[in-house]
Amino acid sequence: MSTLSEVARRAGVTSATVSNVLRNRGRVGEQTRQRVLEAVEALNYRPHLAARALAEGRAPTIALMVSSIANPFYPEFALAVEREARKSGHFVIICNTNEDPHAGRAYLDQIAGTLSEGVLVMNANLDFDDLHKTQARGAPVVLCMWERPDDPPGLPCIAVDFRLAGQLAAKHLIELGHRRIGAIVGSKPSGIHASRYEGFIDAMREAGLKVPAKNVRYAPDTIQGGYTAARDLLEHDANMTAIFATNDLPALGTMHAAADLGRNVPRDLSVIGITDIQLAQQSRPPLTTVAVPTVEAAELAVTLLRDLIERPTRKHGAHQKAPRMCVTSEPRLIVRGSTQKR
Amino acid sequence: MSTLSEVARRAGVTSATVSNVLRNRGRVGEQTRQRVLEAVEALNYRPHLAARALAEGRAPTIALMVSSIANPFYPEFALAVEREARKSGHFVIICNTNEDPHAGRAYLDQIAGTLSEGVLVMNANLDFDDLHKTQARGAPVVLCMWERPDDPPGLPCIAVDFRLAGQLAAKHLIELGHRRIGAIVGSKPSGIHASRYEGFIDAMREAGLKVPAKNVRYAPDTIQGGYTAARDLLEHDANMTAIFATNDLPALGTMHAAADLGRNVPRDLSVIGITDIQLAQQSRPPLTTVAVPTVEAAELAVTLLRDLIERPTRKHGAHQKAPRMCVTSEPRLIVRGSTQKR
DNA sequence: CTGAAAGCGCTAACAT
DNA sequence: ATGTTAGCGCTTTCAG
Repeated sequence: MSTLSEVARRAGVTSATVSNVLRNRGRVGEQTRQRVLEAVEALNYRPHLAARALAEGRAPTIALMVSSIANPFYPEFALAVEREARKSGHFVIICNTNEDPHAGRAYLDQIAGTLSEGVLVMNANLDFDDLHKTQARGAPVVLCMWERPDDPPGLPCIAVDFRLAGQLAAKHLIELGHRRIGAIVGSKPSGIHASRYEGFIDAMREAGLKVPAKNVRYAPDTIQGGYTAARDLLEHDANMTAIFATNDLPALGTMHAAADLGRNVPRDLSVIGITDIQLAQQSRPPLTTVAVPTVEAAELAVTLLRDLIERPTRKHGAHQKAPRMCVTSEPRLIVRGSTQKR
Repeated sequence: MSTLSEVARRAGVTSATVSNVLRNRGRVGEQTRQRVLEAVEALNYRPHLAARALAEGRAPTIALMVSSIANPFYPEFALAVEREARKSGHFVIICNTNEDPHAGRAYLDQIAGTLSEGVLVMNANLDFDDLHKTQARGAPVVLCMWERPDDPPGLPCIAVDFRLAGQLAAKHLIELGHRRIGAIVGSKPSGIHASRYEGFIDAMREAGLKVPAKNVRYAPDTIQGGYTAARDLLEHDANMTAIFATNDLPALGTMHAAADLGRNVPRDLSVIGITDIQLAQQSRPPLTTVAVPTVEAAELAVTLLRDLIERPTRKHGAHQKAPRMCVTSEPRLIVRGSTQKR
């Protein structure tokens, strides 16, 4: 690793000048400029980002906290985050909390504000206290997918109207003529998917339909979780004609369960999910789902974070404004092959 | 962000002492120690990792270059990398090259050796020249999944015997009684999957079987790619009873194609892949595949990289040893539901 | 056991 | 147009 001053010496100038040509700051004579560039080339010099970060008082990275990158939804999101982050020269550090608040805290303590300028939080099951502390230390935090635009979390966030997503899904099923509809909720009862379920209930009630508790299952947010829940549901009520899942993964599991039970989707059973992950297009039949603006959310999240980094909110001001919230465009129904008229 | 010296001042000591207690270096009196800890707590102090990195001349991160984190295989790998990296206090920066050597170079130029101590390369389609330059600059590079243990790439690497994987897959099909077997190769003809295909050919030849060119397709390494290729294959040879794909994703696509063509898997068509990604267990029927030791490869890769970081090879020594190569344990066949006797 | 001081590689005024 | 000079926050000898 050669350094700035080595380059400077070789070019017969001072390091300030080298810095200037490298960053196109200040005026530099064309010839010196050339000599510097040659020296850079000759020495295979690259600026030391950590040193630069220290000198500038900023960092070229942001952290993305997720519960586990192995959940197929997150990579899609992470990819979008990275794309957007690159625009401002930020690298992204992926932090897998594995749903463990302790691991999450460890990450925040180490990274936030030192290695990374800010942190994006995506369903990582973090302690809000830790998040506030992180903010207080000067590292902006933004929640990437807040599920309730009508109920701000007290932290900057990107909100997606997931209640609406639930409504849309239920309405679709109802319009198709389904009445006995089961629900699989991919979280604990008042967990992250609660508002999706509420939306579902809303639409059902509006149509004069009840959802008895025995038609609802809470399950892990995975294909396997959906599979188990769906089997359970289907075995308890052979007349159920449709199943709504709060996420695509359990919906996919539901299709498998149906297949194993000899029920054809969509003929015997309609299935709908939420999100529209890539896999949703690739199942047989392709999954009908309510698409959520993932990429948009990612871009907004990075943009908001950047903004917070640029214009730090005064931490101890008397008139602390409410944390900013951006709402994405609305979720929309994508009809594919897993639902049909009954 | 409070700093070391602020903490020092508050504790009535000097920053060297604070540094010592924080890192358990040097001897520190118990009482001073306590006072320092209190000050740290009171100020909500966290060490500035970039500053520390600069002072120590090392960095707390490693970079993982992948073509796109959205390919479902990579997140599994990335997760394992991260777990292992954490053990030595390294964070991982994900670099999506998007198969673009130019993007890859840009990443290497910026990150390697400054923000991150070393780089892990996973099928990122990088220029070997760039990789060598990176190394020369002092940032160790390791290739994470080299496909041919018998043909070292001239860079440190983790090798997986993918030729064997191809053989295992073919043998399984042959033992099941299949003779007319199609192949879908998930790369360009002499691309990354070549050795898997060679292994397949080997086993076929050994069994006295030919693979006419018309029974082979080169396709993108995706579900969709496999789907298209399989349809093509099946429509050209209605008597084909099995298809071997060099990767799970195209194998999954093959199953979809079969379904759409009214061919039952495994009754009418056996399908086998390579890798054993999580999705392989979750298809209907579950996919028979040759499992590759992903997690092991990830761990070895990080370990090797760490080693290279610790003990830098002299770059210009006369007796430059051949770059180190670690070979993982062997791939092994996992029989599930997508293959059967014919 | 603790303090003083130098320096990691770079940037950013301020001089010249 | 280029050089000088201070740091950024931390670690690390080396003294005391």
